[in-house]
Amino acid sequence: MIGSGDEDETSDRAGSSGHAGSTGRADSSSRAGSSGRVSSADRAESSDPADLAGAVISWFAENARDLPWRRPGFTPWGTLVSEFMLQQTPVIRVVPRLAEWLERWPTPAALAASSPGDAVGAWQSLGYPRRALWLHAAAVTIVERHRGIVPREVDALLALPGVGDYTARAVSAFAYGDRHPVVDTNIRRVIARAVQGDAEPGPPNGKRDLAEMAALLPTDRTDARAFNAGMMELGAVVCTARAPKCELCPLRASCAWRAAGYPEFTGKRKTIQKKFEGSDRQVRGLILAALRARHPEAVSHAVLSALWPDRLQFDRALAGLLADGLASLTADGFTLPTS
DNA sequence: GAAGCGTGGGC
DNA sequence: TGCCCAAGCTT
Repeated sequence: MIGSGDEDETSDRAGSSGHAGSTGRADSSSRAGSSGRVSSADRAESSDPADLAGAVISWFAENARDLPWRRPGFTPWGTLVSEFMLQQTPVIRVVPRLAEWLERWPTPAALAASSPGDAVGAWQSLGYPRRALWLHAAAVTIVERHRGIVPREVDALLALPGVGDYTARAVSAFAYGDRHPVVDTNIRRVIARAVQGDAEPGPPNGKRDLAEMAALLPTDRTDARAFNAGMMELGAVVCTARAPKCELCPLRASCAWRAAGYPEFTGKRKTIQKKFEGSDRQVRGLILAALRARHPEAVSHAVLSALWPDRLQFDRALAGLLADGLASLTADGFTLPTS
């Protein structure tokens, strides 16, 4: 069951820079036999979904990082909060904020009883502060419509603000153990490489991505949960976007990308993000940082406008924050959102 | 479907 | 240094 722990390949090259050299070995000669049980060595090179899942699950059992949401007794609410925070924010930056949040707001009802401004303030520098607003609104909905209990069903979760396809499935699968394919950026990359032989997954396609993960998902609920988590972990620490550590990968013997000699990506790249320096996003961030620093006190327009030289762009950014509900105008000046 | 949305770290 | 990337979601 330890899967592919043993080394049968010595030509791992995918380490530091580029994958140019490695011709790989395309010997599909030793694929798993046609029938019955598969030896550990055969399983390592098999393209059978069950063997891929088994290898990932075994690897995850031994290599999972010790993270808060993997502790016994972690609540569904904790899972929901962590998933919001992890949307586009690295694990290392989430961990300390998550601890603060769950100590301050151990239940949806606790957060719902606070103001959205408190939520945005406690979000600190996690980025994309509208997530704090959505999480607060989700807590209110959970109290009003779900008796303060984080919903278990994907459809109910999807109805919460800020919860999309990934988060809904992650909460149902990880907090409640239900069997759903979960697809995030890590899993899309692992599938692209190990199964499809491509260096990158290309732009997301909800239906197709879900179907691909579903085709690999073990039938057993416990296995399915471990497989979802293990695939994400594999993509996060081994099958990384840059400089993947192929020599440590439990799928190296069967990886289609490796077998093909690590071809470069030729498909459509995802759209590149515009430069942050000088952007509206930067100005919004500066304004919000000032409001956070003073919260719950108000900050005058004069003080805020001194943060950015371009008056037109400043006004646009501030108006945007007000429109988004991330700032409020009071008699004393601007604040984080009140009620 | 593309664009907009924060912030910080790695190479 | 500048660019890419990070457990996405909404419009």
